[in-house]
Amino acid sequence: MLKMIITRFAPSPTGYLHIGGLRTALYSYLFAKRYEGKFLLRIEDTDRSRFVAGAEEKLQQSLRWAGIEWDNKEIVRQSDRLDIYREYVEKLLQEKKAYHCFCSSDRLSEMRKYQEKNKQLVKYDRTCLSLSAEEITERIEKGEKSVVRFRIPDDQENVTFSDQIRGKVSIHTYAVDDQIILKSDGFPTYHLANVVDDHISDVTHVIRGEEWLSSTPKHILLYKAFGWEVPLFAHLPLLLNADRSKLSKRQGDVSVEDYRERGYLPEALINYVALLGWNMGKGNTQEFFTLKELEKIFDIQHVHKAGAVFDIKRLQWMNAHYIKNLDIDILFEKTQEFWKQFFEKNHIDQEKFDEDFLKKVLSVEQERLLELSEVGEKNIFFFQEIAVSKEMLRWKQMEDRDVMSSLEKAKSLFESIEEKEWNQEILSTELLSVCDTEKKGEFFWPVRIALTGAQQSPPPHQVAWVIGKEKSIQRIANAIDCFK
RNA sequence: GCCGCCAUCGUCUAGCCCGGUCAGGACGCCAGGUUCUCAUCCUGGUAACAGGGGUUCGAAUCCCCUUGGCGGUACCA
Repeated sequence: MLKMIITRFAPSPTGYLHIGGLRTALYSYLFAKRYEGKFLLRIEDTDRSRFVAGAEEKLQQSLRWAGIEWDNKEIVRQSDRLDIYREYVEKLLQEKKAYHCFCSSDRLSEMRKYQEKNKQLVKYDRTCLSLSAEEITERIEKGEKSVVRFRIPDDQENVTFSDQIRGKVSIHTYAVDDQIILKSDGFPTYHLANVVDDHISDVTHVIRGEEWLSSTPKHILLYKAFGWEVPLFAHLPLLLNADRSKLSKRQGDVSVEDYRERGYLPEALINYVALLGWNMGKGNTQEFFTLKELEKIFDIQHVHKAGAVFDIKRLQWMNAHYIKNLDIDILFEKTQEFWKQFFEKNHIDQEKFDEDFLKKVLSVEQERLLELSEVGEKNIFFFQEIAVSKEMLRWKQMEDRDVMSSLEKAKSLFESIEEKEWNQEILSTELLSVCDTEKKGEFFWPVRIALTGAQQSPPPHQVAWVIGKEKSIQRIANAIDCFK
């Protein structure tokens, strides 16, 4: 019987969930789901200087918003488990697989400077490895600060492992530094904590960003030093800015929260991010996937090796697609916070507009929205008065009297339609029936401008339908006044 | 500097492992159609195997070198 697959996502609570972090979490989650395994969430808070209060909650919210649920009820926080790490460090110390180091950061940086200048490998020179047991005890008792370093074994030439994405990766042990595993403040470093925790939680597949590839030998050597089974590794390619540098805040929004606030649907973000570096392969050209679908078909074999540029245009296209296919009631629900923002920004009393009206606006705007935050398009449905001028109302080289005639025609048409027949279909056919088919522009343009005051807007029958008979007539009348 | 990873249209990518189709799809862009405008939608077009050597009848695909990009090189993760 095969072992159950267990993956994990282990972010640091130093800010918001980065879009790259979302992808790492997503792939780990999907991989576990695909093979009916477990996906765990762990908080790596061993760096007290970078700790941000409230960041963990934001992380959890963003993950949940995206639909990524973890299977562990209790979330492991490394800061709660200092005793455990110390115990394991002690074990390594006793077996002489780790050693105390008293070197100051000044001496260390001098050493590095010298090594680099001489084109040498930059790594700890093991000065403290030769310290006698008595001296170490004495210095510690004197209260001297020290760290614990992992001693890279000298009896192996290479550390070779098979990365699930990259294949065989091999690194010489002489290039691997004696990594600090316990800091002088008593906290473990990532290297130690991550190995210990993954072992304790029986993690079978470590899926993480490519930035960890070079330190993987340290981790493997640690597993071996403890006599533990080494998990399988999969290093994901990085997400990049348009200039192919590592995706950063400098060049646009990078947090999941940013995209949520801008009105991106979680299903669109997930769909887009899933395809950034993964595809079904075998000539399959499917573009749209739900989370549930991905849970059934995701595989690690088809994860790309090269970094992927985060292209907002493609995300927008995908978001628009999902918006277009939303049921109007659900769309309305999802746009609540954006309506609120819209009304506040434009100093409009939201109470004046009921749910039915807002839904009408949405049904017209739905296929035009790229982001939900664009809701309330150009304000055309909410202004009490709209400003128009002769110039705006004129279509190409039209004469004033022709503009007037178009407007008059529309006005009397609107007046002739009964309230109960005021719907899109009737408005559309009636409007079409009163205009000269050869000169549609000369009729529709002035009418649309009169109704919207905007060069670009939804068609007049839709606008008229939304704002209603009374207001439509009033707006047309206002436009006619321009010519008096 | 040193160590490592990577390399197909502008972007996301299929094809590579098991050499042999005009190198396929999508976004973007351009053009045409639908439309009063814009957007949507439909149709078409544009555009790539980083370079150089091999191996082979034949190389995007296998091998080597070069170049370029990226990551690591912390008492950060």
